[in-house]
Amino acid sequence: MFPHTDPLIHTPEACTASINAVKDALYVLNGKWKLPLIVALSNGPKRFNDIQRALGDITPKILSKELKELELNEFVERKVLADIPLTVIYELTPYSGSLTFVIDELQKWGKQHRTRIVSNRKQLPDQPMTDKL
Amino acid sequence: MFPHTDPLIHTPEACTASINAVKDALYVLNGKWKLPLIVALSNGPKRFNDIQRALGDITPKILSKELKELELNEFVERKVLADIPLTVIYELTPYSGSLTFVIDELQKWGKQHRTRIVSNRKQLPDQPMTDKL
DNA sequence: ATATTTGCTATCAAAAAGATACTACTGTTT
DNA sequence: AAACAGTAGTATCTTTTTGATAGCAAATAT
Repeated sequence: MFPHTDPLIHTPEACTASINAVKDALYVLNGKWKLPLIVALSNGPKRFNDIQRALGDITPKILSKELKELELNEFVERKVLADIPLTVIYELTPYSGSLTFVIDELQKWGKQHRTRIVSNRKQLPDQPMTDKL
Repeated sequence: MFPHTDPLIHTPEACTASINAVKDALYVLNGKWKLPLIVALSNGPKRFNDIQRALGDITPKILSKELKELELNEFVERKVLADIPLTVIYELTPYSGSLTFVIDELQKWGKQHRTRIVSNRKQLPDQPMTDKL
């Protein structure tokens, strides 16, 4: 119809498409832990207990569940090393690299947001804001 | 090579800092709804029921709760218009604009992810993947 | 007069997350 | 030998969050 329609126009359909794309992303990245977990693995594979320590306050039950979900969605691979004592490592897959920009932006945003909150003193966060206020 | 490894130094402290920045971001953006909700308001203020329709499957109780949280965090402003019949509109604040890149990346990622899933046929999503499979 | 729209709230049920304890195995220390 | 530490988780129970359903009070539409 209108070959030159401005791409900046927000049709209701385009809006719905955007909402759905964001929902699709959140569907696999849902929860408090998946993205921090991927960050935790981003400089090399780690073992179960090391991941738990890196994340600071995740319980083994939740960590186990989250790792399984990340495996199903092909962000993480579980590898059992036949070393004695047996060790299991969790390693990022190449596909997890597709999240680089998402994670970068989220990290940048989190950093500036903390700065803003702290300078405004409207709330008093200590370490990560995930800690009690 | 691991997808997120880069030539920069990854000290354990830097890694923890990254994890915490991401956690800080997720602390305020948690849940299924906050980012889709911001997207829904991104081309202009909307009324309660319009937002509910735009999001497709959120219940009024949850929508109400999410809007209050977004208000507290200064992403959204609630405005009561003294029109008869009384209307309430929800409008994005300037600060919500700081999320543009985060949302853009998430949206791009969601789009490519859906394409990947559909072409792999490992799962069979219909509309948003938030719908039953 | 009845139905619909508006902006919600109340109640209850289901699902997710979290706290705590525990298993089973290897190795090390006492 | 007995106790303790580290490995990778699982089992059970409680709390929190989410969701489904119904309803309210005011106004407009049919």
